[in-house]
Amino acid sequence: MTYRIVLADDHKIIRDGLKALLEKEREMEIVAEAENGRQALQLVRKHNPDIVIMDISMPDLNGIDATRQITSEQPSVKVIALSMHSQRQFVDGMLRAGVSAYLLKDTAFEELVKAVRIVLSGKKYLSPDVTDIVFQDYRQPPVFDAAEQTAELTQREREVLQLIAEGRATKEIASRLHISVKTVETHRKHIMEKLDLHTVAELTKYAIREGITSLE
Amino acid sequence: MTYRIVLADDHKIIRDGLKALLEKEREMEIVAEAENGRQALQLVRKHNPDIVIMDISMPDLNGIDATRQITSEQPSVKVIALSMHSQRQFVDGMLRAGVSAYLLKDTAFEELVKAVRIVLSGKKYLSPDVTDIVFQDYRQPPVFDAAEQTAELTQREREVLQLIAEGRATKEIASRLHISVKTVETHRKHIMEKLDLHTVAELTKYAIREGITSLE
DNA sequence: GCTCAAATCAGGGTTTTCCCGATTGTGCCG
DNA sequence: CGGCACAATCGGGAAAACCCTGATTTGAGC
Repeated sequence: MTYRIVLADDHKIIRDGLKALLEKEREMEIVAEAENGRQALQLVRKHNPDIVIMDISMPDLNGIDATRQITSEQPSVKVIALSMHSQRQFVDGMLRAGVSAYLLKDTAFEELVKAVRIVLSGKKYLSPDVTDIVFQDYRQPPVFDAAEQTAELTQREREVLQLIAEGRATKEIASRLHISVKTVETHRKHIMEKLDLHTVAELTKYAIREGITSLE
Repeated sequence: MTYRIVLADDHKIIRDGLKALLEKEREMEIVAEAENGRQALQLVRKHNPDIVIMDISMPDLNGIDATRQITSEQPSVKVIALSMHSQRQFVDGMLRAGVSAYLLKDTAFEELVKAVRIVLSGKKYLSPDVTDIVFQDYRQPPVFDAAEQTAELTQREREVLQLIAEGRATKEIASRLHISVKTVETHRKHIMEKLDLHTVAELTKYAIREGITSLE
């Protein structure tokens, strides 16, 4: 009895590597490889595999949207997310899309094998590194579905974040918003706590990703 | 006679995969694995390998700057760039840094093997997909603006900039580079003067645009 | 040998950030 | 209604970062 696996990642050399590793395991068989989400969808329909190993960032159709369609069409197919990103938005998106496991590319191959077996036994698996994020997520207000991911921050906090990410000094932000420097500091502190980011550099990157500021 | 290889990529599972593939080739031996550029540098000094397979986007010290130091310290060590990006800035940066080959992760593993052999015979190798970019690059005016702007910064300054843009505290940068806080401050000051930028947020955006750090 | 740039560091004053608070208003819920 | 959470505001004091003015060393280039 072998497990039939579809592999979806837009980089061929990475697929080659994973394939070489997986095929060392006797009971695992790669039945198809996809280089984007749309192709993954087609191949899953065609081969009806036990497992899909799915990258997130892929052209044409991304891993999250591909997963959503797969799990709704064929709930028996288990999807394992294999991603470079530990950001909440990705983890969150993938969990909502119905993955059975979420692994980071940082992890060792042995973890992937472990995840495959656990998932096939009907259970879920999370990379230790992403577990934190999930807990963090569910301890806080249930983050209304499609509502807003940035909604975690208050209006005022987003204003302050934008100004920070635009390179304004704290003092300048204060005078611009007609509040004291102390208040701006408090807002910044709250933002950092909520996002679990601790420097202006990280805040800036977050703001860019969220479209709160541009790369100018 | 075996070729001794150092593998540098920040994702363990990808290293695992490449290692599995490379070790199928009898004459190739992975002597060390690095998860960032700085570690790669150390391991190259220690093991003096024939080949380094180098990812570009890595934390702490990126692949371009790591390559620059390796090729200047030990010209006999051949570096093969293995990157997700076909953007000109990366190809360009790596070629200037002295790589012997540039491959995309899109390519098949066989190409990597081919590249290794070609490089060891003293020649250069480019992924077909990136060849275009190189031609494009040299057909156009020697790119005064873009190329020169990054060239304004010294090697050390770029290292410091990367760490700043990754959100490291000054103190942390100092200890990581084994220099004093004062020196880091001086570097930062020089960077800001040269680029006419005055906040960490602006430095971060600059570093992202220049590919010195990623949006992670 | 001279020069210049890169890399390193120090002293000392100024500014900002960080870590502990606290207060006020508002909306919500039992 | 009375609590309760939370947004928005602000302070004091310690720690860290920032700024300015130097200085030394090393190596490349002329």
